[in-house]
Amino acid sequence: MYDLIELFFFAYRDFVGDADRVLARYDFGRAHHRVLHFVNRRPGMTIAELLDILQITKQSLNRVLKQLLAQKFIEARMGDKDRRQRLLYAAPLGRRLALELAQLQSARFERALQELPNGARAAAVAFLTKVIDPATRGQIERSARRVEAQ
Amino acid sequence: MYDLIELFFFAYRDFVGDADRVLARYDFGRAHHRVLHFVNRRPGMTIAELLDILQITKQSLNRVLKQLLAQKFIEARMGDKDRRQRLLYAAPLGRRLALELAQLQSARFERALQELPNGARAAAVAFLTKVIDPATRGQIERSARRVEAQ
DNA sequence: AAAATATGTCAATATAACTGACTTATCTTT
DNA sequence: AAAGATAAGTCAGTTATATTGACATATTTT
Repeated sequence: MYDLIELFFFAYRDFVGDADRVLARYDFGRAHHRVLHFVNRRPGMTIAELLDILQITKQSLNRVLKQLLAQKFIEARMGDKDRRQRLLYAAPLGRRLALELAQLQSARFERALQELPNGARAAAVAFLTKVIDPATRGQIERSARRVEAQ
Repeated sequence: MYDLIELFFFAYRDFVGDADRVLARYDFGRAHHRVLHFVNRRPGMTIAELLDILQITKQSLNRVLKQLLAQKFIEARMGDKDRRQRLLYAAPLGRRLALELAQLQSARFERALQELPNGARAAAVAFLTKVIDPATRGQIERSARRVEAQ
């Protein structure tokens, strides 16, 4: 499996490299990207849900979230059911940046899939899904379901 | 492509997580793993080749390489053609650790592929290869060729 | 009223990287 | 043989991203 191990390393490095160059313009790093991505994709996420999915500490999250809030890429609203919660939403500025980054990374996948046979996309999804720990898969599904339920 | 973007993120995180837990036993990090992996796979690598493939600075490499040399996971021999070069080889300790880490990561891929149809491995290799930048692919091929030529 | 929960914050630390400047040894070219 | 190029090593300072541990505040649940 040495080929898969190395290909995975190089593919991931190039994949995140696309975004890194754009993020540098705003003095943001990968941590900002991850937070922005999930808040944009799962509007109304709480801090706890974000910590759960990113698997980082509260302090690490706070550092980048503070900047994203101050610079109006993300906005927080008080929870309606539980007023201790802060529900996070991508602000217009954040939605624009998240879209730009997602388009860059999508373009990479599109270029790759164009040169591959028809089932390639489904095969890639199936492979990556199986590579993920069942526990992690459960987490992703829970967070995706919460968004669909809105 | 949002599904592929997220799957790629989670799959890579779980993939490197396997190794992280083992590396922690030796007080090594991912940087040590990457250096050890390539030195083990491409015996006789020079510092310059390692820098080229890892795309890090000389200073960053030196920090981890020093430790791997001092703790006898890697050994360096003077270049025969060019005595300025240091040809790097995995020492017995390093070969053992590299194997353990590769087996862990291979097991993850094997588990994934077991549950997938027959062409899944080839499809994963094809997909990951196409995701990589052509320039990066060229680099990998060059370094692989050098090893085969030995 | 007490306990639990959601969030925020302070301080100190670790790691993996970076830039820039400089040295030494060796090889190549003139 | 001298000059220049190359391979590698090192010093110093900086940055990004994370960590642990301790504690504070507001709110909800029991």
